[in-house]
Amino acid sequence: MERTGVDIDGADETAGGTLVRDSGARPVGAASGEASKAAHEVLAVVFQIREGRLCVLLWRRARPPFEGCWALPGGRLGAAEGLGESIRRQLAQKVDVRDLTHLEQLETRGDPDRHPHGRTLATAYLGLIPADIDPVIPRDTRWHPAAEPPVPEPSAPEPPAMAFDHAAIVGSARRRLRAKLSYTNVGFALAPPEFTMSQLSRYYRAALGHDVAATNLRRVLLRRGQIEETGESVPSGRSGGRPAALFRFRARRLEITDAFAVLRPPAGC
Amino acid sequence: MERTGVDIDGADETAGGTLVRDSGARPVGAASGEASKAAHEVLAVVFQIREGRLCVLLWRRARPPFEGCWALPGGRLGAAEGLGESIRRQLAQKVDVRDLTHLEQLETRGDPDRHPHGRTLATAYLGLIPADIDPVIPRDTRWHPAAEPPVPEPSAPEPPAMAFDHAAIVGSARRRLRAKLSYTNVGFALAPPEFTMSQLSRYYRAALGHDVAATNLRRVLLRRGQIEETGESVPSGRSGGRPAALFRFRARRLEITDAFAVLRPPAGC
DNA sequence: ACAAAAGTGTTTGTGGTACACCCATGG
DNA sequence: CCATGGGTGTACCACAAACACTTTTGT
Repeated sequence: MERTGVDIDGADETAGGTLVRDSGARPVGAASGEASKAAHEVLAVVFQIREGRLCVLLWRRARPPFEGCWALPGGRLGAAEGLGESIRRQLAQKVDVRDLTHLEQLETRGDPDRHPHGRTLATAYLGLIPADIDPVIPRDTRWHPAAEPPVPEPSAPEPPAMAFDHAAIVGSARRRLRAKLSYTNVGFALAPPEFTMSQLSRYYRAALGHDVAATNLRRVLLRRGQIEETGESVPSGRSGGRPAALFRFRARRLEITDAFAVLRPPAGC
Repeated sequence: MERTGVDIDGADETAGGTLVRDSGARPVGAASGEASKAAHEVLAVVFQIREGRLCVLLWRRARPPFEGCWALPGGRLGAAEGLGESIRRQLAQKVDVRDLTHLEQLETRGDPDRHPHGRTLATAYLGLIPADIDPVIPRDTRWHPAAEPPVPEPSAPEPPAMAFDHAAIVGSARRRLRAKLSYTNVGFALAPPEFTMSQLSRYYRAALGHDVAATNLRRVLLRRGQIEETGESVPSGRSGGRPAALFRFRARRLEITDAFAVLRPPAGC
């Protein structure tokens, strides 16, 4: 969490605004605001580790605004849908929803001019897919490396840039994933059901962006009770080497495994 | 994160939903959803430490729904307002906005029937106020201890319960604050500009819900560079004792001071 | 002198990285 | 028997909690 990469959320705004003082009963929406209804969309940053790299699922917009740009999957919130429900429904059009091993709310963006065609709020989710599957995706969608300059490859004719504020949202998602990898068991959502430690360390490397020693990763995750041996092992490759033991995550739901590193309650409690 | 008290966000939803497959261009909001506009409100969980307890600012609803219940301050999002901008404006009606030392987005709730009078999404913020001030608040608002059973005191005629899903939101806010106290410098937002270590440890105790030894807190925060001595000290009280040194937070903006406790990048990088 | 509160020094323990070494297999 | 990759053992280190002890004040 929060750790590096731990999200700072919308903490970048500073004071400003006037002091209005009224008192007494006030119906839920009063004040200077013209009580308005706004369009609301739900987006998802779906990550998967592919070929050793953390990738995001994006689709290419076929019409303005941002025609030809890459955008996060998602769409308008239905009239009677919950937010999580909505993003699951919408992703079913892009990815088989059964493959989503984890989904959590990320942030909501409400900048009045984030959408050129009128006020639109967007609630973004972070979704994860295990590395071993290759879901069928529509022709206009593609997996993009989520590397630092999120998508825009300069001069290349192919990917012009990302639409709306979606690049920033991908950034939040990466930070969130990175943070949670260090104090929760989210790894389960990136890895296949069974894996060797060197495979797992490659997934971690891809998601964290830096080297992860398989040997230490093993001990850390074992000590925390995140993973366990299946008892089986895979035969060594053509080039020899000791056969690798297979592991699995003990839980397949998000758990916090490294609660307070500091300021923890006194021992006798 | 974190750690206990670290937020699990909306991770409690599991798969379900059908597999729809269409491809080709699709305008931002297509699919089964009837593209609708929904009311959107912005709420704030404003915490302050008062008399050694973590308290939330609540106001009492004067009319249905939830007449007589306690609710979070906030209201409808204005037509041309950003989310953060809106909550700042709305809080200006309850608390002098200059006193808010920290504000961050918490979560967005969109359960279709969270509001009996029609679909209403709510984006909640976490706001903090330093312990040394006592802002003027309207007659219908009050500071409530944010203790475990958030507000509802059984049998007492006074506070019946909390309106809507606000009790759950207060819970999220407490977990978030608690988590961030252990890996960021949020303490600055709860403490007055200058403080002694035993005062600060009382603030931490109130926010975390468990004892915090002043002696260790001092070392931890000094090592992390969060606080520094002002050079001054306060005279001891009537009962004697060594005069306490005054400290201040070195930064008054949120910073992550305890990035990755684990899985940190290899030393040479 | 004594009590009270603040502050320091020291011990102990834990959890994590780094690194050398041992193990099992294929050629 | 050697190269290759997996697995273990161990040294080291940073950080933090616990607690005894010292310092500085008021009465």
